[in-house]
Amino acid sequence: MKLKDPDKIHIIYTATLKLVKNNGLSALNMAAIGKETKLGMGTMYGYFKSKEELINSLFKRLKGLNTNRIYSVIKPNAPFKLSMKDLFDNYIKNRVDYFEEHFFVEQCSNSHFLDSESKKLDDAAFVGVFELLDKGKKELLVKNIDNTIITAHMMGSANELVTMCMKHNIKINKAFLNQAFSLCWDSIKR
Amino acid sequence: MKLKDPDKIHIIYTATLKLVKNNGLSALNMAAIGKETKLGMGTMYGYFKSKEELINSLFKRLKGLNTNRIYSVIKPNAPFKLSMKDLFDNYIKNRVDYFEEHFFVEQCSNSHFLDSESKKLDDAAFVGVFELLDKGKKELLVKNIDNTIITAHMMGSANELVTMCMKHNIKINKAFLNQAFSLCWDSIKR
Amino acid sequence: MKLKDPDKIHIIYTATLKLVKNNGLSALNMAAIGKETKLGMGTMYGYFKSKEELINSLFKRLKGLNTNRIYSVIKPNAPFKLSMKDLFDNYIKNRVDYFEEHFFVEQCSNSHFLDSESKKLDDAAFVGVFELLDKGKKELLVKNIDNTIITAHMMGSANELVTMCMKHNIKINKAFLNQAFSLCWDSIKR
Amino acid sequence: MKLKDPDKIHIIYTATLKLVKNNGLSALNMAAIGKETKLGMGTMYGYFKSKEELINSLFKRLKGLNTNRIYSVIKPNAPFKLSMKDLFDNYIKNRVDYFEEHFFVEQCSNSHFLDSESKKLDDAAFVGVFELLDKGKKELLVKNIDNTIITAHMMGSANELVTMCMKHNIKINKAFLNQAFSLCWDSIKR
DNA sequence: CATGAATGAGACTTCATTCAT
DNA sequence: CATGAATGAAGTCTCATTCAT
Repeated sequence: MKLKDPDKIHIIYTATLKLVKNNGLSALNMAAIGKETKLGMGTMYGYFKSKEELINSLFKRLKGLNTNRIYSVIKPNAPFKLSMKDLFDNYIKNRVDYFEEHFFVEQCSNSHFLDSESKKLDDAAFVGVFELLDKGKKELLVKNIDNTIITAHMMGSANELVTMCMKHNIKINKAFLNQAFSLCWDSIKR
Repeated sequence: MKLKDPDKIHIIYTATLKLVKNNGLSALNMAAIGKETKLGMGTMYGYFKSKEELINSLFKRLKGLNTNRIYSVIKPNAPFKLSMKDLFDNYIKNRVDYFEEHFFVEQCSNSHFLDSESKKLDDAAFVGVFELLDKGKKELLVKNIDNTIITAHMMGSANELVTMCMKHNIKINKAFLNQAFSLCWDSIKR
Repeated sequence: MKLKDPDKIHIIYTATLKLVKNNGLSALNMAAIGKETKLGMGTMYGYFKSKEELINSLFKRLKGLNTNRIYSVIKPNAPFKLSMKDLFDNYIKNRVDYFEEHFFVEQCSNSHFLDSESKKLDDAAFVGVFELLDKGKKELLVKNIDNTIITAHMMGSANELVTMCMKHNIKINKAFLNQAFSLCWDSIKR
Repeated sequence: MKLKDPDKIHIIYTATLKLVKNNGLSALNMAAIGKETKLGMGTMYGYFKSKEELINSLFKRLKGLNTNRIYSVIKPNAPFKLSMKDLFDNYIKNRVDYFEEHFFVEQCSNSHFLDSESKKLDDAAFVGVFELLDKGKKELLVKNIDNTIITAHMMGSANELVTMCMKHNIKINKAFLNQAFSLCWDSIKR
């Protein structure tokens, strides 16, 4: 009895990320995934009942993975600013190290492929930052501004900085991270 | 390309923006534009030799319009911080007032539709900010950080804030603009 | 301006009937219809939004046509038995002359293609027979048996007779029709 | 074809009948049979070398079973009309009791699945009726009409009556059987 | 042997583009 | 020149059959 190979899902995911990175989501097609994975068309449909499901499934997985990775650096009892710095650095590092994944997620966000469940997924990622910011506020370290606004400000900044680095082929080193964080810190510190 | 009726081009552009706003770029198709504009397929192909050309043409036009609109508020001899605030407010106002256009541009940015010419267009938009920032640095008002970084930081922040407002249906008023700007100003001021 | 050619619907219908006659409904495919009609795949989808719709549309059309053809021979004031004979002969003639159509209808009846609307269509065809039978009963010519039963009996007989003739390649002539009708008449007459 | 476990064949047949009853022959597929029988695909292909063979095999079996069942009621020396009535009642009872089987057979009759051998099978079923009719003719009880025609008339009537009962959810009782037979008897009696 | 995952040919359907009217 | 019907390549998906376990 041949068991459904759980690896195949991963293989399909990997091929999908690669193809989207190279050609964009709109050029993604099942035949290409089949060729890249060396799987028959039908095999893929054994794991995902449609192209749409494959995309949404991968999207959700990446969102989850990413949230976990980002918060993995937070040490419960570390001082606030240090936590913030770790989180910020890690967030940026993530955007760079998992460029393919973020590219895929971004492409999906602008597509008609996402189902309503996928669309809701963003919110979960914010919970951790909000908690941290609340702590900072309690310690009188952070301005008394709505968490949503602060978060949007910092994440927008971080995202755009990474995009810029990618575009201009700038290597992200410690100095850059420090500079980037200092901008954010100065804006939110009390 | 016979540019006999510039009106028709405008009609096509408008329909395209509307359709992309409603269904996303990936769902845009020529038949839909034909229906929306009440033009025959052939007519549209008289003005744009392909779907790709239509998209790139509109993209470039919007990029140009947007750059002009953004910088239109700068008064040559105004004090730096005031110029910065005007620019920031105007930038955000623009994102909101011309939401359809920005939505289209964003969708295009991550698509395989853009030709190399279109992809280069971003840079032009930065020149004005860079000049202003140089002035601020000369006046010792702005941190001595690379313009690209500062700009990415501020624009990223502004974009994300608008996205957030759109998502949570937050009305953008003076108080909000002041708060958003204060975040940015604190981060770049010396 | 090229107008949508109403002939094409007919051409598609004809090709469909021919193909189903030759290979059965389950072997019917859009490519074959395209080849037979010499139309592009897309053209057919301009007239029918799916294979299913094409089948249901043709099915309904044939049901309607057939009902009309069958009752076309009834002369309002003709004596009952004569009307009955005309109807019976005509019904059988129809099954033979429009064999292709009846074959298609039968194949559809046994398929998962029919929508609920199509499935309801049979009843309409019975109304005319029922009215005639009521007249026969009033004139004390027909047994006092439920119309549905009488009709099923006669139609079942007629259908099977035609099937038999088709199978054994029997030519249907006046003698045959008389014999077939006499069987039916003897069974219902009072 | 290793006929190691005749039970499995029966299981496959039963599942096939159920599936065809529920979804029609055109929707029948091997995976569904596998699921219903809880047998692996390969196992089924051990018993039937193709879907076509499975269908034909079941078809032939049912035809045989049915013929046997129908004639099982005939008592060699019973009077003609009684034999006829028994046969008729039994025929109808069969159509109802083994509805699934008859439904399957009917769906097959108009499909491209049947091989030439299967198609010939009808004739065998007629032999018994023909013999009985010959006896009736000899006894001057039956009109001197071709057996094929009489048989088609009666069977067509019976089949359609059952179909009608199924459709309108009419329960078949003695009264109904008597009425139905009287129609047929009146038509063939001399 | 039994299994059911894997296969891929072939079916349905879409849509950018062309071209007869 | 405008029109929109027609086109067919290319995409999504199904399912009878095979074959590694």
